[in-house]
Amino acid sequence: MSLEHAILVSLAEKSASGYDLARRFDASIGHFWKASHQQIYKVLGRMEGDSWVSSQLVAQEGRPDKKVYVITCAGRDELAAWTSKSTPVEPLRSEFAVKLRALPFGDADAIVDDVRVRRRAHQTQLTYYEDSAARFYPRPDELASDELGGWLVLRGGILAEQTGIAWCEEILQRLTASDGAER
Amino acid sequence: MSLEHAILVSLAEKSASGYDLARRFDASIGHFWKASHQQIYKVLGRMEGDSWVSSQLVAQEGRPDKKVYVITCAGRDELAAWTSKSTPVEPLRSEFAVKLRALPFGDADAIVDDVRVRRRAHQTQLTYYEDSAARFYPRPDELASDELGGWLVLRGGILAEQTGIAWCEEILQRLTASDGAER
DNA sequence: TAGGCATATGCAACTGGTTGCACAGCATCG
DNA sequence: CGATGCTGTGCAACCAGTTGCATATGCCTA
Repeated sequence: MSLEHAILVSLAEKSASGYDLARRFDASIGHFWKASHQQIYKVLGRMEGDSWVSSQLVAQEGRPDKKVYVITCAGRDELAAWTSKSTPVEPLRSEFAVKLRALPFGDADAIVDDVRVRRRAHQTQLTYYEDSAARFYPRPDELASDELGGWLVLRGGILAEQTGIAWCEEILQRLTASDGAER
Repeated sequence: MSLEHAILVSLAEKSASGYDLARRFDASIGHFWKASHQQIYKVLGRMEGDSWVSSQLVAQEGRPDKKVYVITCAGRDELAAWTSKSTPVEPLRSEFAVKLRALPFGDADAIVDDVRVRRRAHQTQLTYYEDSAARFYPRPDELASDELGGWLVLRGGILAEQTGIAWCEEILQRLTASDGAER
């Protein structure tokens, strides 16, 4: 399992409350590992039990108190140990691929529409990644060592979205060519 | 959820027992949607309750009896209805990406090894897909309509593996360049 | 001042999927 | 004759993650 480790990475970068983490998981880290706030609070509790993190209640002005979590030495050890173990290649799991196989038994027009929606979604995400790359890593050939990971992840996202677009276009070409150059 | 629909697709192509389905999910369909035999039996039971499939006990010679499942009209209706609904783009979830972000806090050498293993795995899978493509779709420009889905899925797999390899190589270039052209 | 919104934390019930185990028929090999 | 291995079906316990709800502070606006 890996949410623990994703949280450890995030806390190693910067201490945070559960709420803060939930927002990070809506953005940067969340692009490749989603987590709801409920899940995060639950796991944080378990991690504190394992002494991977410790928490401290912090009073704030104008808003509710928050519990700030800090990674412990044990947490850093765990994180280092985890990186030194190999990660199995996660098999791809695509509902969309199942749908393509269902072509002869379903509604081809609806599937084509779906592919178009999908292509747009990939395009939007790609643009977002490219903007992020330009903003946060303007000089990718001169990266600091603590920037390298983030950059490489972003590159992976960009490659994946480009591939997604290419696949959609190949599908559209196949599925609309027979109707004679549809809109 | 989609295992139901993956099973419906598989049964629409050809009736089968739970055991047969489990083997299909180790191969063709399984390349993009994994399922264990326990899971399949469980879901088949539920699907029979929903009348999406019906079963018939078939005696065999030299081996145990088997329960052959056949898709029903209701099952075909459900499948068609499912294809006409849009599928949300599934967010990518990559433990490997988390690990890349963990670079400053972990064992860079181990991560590099992991990337190499990963590249090999992608290469192996790519070769497998390309062989499948050459064997089952020798003339991709003249596909029958019931072959199109399988072909497009295979193309998606090929594109995904190529991207995986490209990403690994970019990572290796970054992570080993600083050591001065490592082995 | 009531309602909506952002901040902030959390529980309970459920679902999809994994892991581990059980059991049974029949074949083949040592 | 026993061990191993493939075929074949299934249950029980567990785990990760989702959905829905509860609760509380304090801001801003209608």
